[in-house]
Amino acid sequence: MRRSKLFLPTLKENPSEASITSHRLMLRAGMIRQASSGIYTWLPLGYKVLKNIENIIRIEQNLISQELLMPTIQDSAIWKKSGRFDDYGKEMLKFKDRHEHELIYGPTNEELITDIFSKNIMSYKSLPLCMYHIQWKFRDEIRPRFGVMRGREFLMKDAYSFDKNKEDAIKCYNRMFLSYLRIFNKMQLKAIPVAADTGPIGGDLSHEFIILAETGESDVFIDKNILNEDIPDIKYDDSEEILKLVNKLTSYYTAADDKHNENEYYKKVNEDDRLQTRGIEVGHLFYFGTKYSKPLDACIANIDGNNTPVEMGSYGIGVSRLVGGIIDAHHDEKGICWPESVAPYIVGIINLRVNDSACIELSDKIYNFLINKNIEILYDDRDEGAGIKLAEMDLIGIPWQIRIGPRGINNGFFELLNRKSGKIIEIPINETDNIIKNILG
RNA sequence: CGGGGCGUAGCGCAGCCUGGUAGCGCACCUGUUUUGGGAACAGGGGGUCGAGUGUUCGAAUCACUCCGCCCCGACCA
Repeated sequence: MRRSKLFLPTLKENPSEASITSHRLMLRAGMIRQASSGIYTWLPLGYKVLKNIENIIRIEQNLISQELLMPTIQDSAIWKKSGRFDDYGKEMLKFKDRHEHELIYGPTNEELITDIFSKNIMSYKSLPLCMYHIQWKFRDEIRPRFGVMRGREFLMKDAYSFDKNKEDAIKCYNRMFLSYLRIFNKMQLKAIPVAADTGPIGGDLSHEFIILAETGESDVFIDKNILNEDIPDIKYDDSEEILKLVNKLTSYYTAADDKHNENEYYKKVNEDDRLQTRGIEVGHLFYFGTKYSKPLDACIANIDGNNTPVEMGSYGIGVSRLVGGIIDAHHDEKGICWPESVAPYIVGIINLRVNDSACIELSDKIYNFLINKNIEILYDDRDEGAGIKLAEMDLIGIPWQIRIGPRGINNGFFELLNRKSGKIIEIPINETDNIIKNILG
C-alpha cells in the first residue's frame, strides 16, 4: 500500500478525549474514531489489526471448535425463557420493531445457540460439539471508558460447548484453557488465568485470563512464578496432559480483587514472589452445566435412553479490547511497537527524498520485490519532510522500517530498522534478499 | 446514578472573571527556498463560539434549561 493513497489520519498532538496510553495511541495512529460514547469507527489501519487478531483466534479455535455466525439482533422471547431478560438488567439494549415485537441487541449468545442446538441435536451421539462466532456485541455499560477497552459496542469471540456429561464438559473447558494460552501467547501477551466469579453468565467453574497493565480495571494479586511458565506442546486430544497443565497453572495463587484472600495470599506465596498490580480481562471461561439447557429445554437422549439436559460452557475473548491490550503491552515513547503477528503492515518503506531518481528507483524496486513475496508493506512515497515520515512510521508501529535516502545510496546501502530494538542493519543495494532473511530470521 | 471537569476552525488551546460581534499554534491550499528526526519565508481558505430561552442597545462572555464528551466510584469480554 502506498501511504499517499491510504486513509490514515494521524494526529501530532494528544486528543483531549483520551487519557490512557492505548486510547491515545489508537487515536493518534489513525486506527479509530469515536462515533458516540463507547462506540467506535475502525479506520483502515485499526481494522487491519482487528482482522489479524481475529485470524489468530480463528486458526487456534478451529482446532477444537467450528465457526458459525449468529446475528447481532435477537428475539426477546428466548431471553424471557432463560430468565435473563430481566436478570441482565439495563446493560441489555431492548427495542421494538415496526410490529411492536420486542428485540434485543445481543450482549452474548447463550440463549440463541442453545435454541439452535435444541432444535437440531437429539442424541448424545452427536456430541461433543463446540461452536464459536466472532460478532459484535452491545452492552449498555454504565460508564464506557478507555476507548476500545470498555466500549459499549465491542467485538467478541464467543464459543459454546455441548457435552453429554460433566466429565466431557470439563475436558472441553480445559481444551479451551490451553487454546486461550496459545492465542494470547501468539499475540505476545502474558495472559494469566485467574479464578473468577461467574456474574450474569452463571455456573460454578470459571477463569478469567488477565494481562497485567497499570491501566487495568481490576486489582490482581499473583505469584510471580506463573509468569515463567511455558506453554508445553500438547495435542488437543490428550486430555490427561492438558489437565496436568491446567492443574499446574491453577495451583499458583492468582486472584482479582473480588476473589482475593489476603491471609491465603500471605500463607501461600513468599514475600518476594508476591506481585500486586492491575490487569485487563481479555478472556473468560465458564462451565455452567445445565443453566441454559434446562429452561430452554435443550435435551439429548443419553446412553441410558433418557432425555437429559445437555452440559454446557461458554468461552469469550474480547477481540476489540485486545487491540488496546496489545498496545498497552507493546509501546514506547514514540508510539506503538506491534508484534509481527498482529501488525497492520510488516514492513514500512520510507523514501526520504521523493524527488531523487535513485531513491525512487530503489524504493519502487524494494516495494515491488516485497509485494511479490506477499509481505504486507506500507510505502511512504509522500513528498514530506523526513522527520514527519520517520515519526509517523514509529507512531503506527510497523515492526520493520526500510529507510532509503541519498546518504545510504551514495555509500551503496539502504537501512533496515527494527522498531522494537531500534537496531539498524545496513543492507547493500543489490542484496534485497537480505531483507527477507533478516525479517524472517 | 453520585462526585468532578470540559464543549470556541480538522487537532491542541487562549479569549469568558470585568458584555462591544473571535484569536494563537499545528494541520490545509498557492508560490519560492529547503530536504536523514515533526523545515523557512510570503500569500490564502476555513467558525451558526454544543443547542435553546432569557437579560441587554449589544452575548463566546451574564442567567436558566437541555444535549454531548471525559475523569473517579458501583458493574463487566
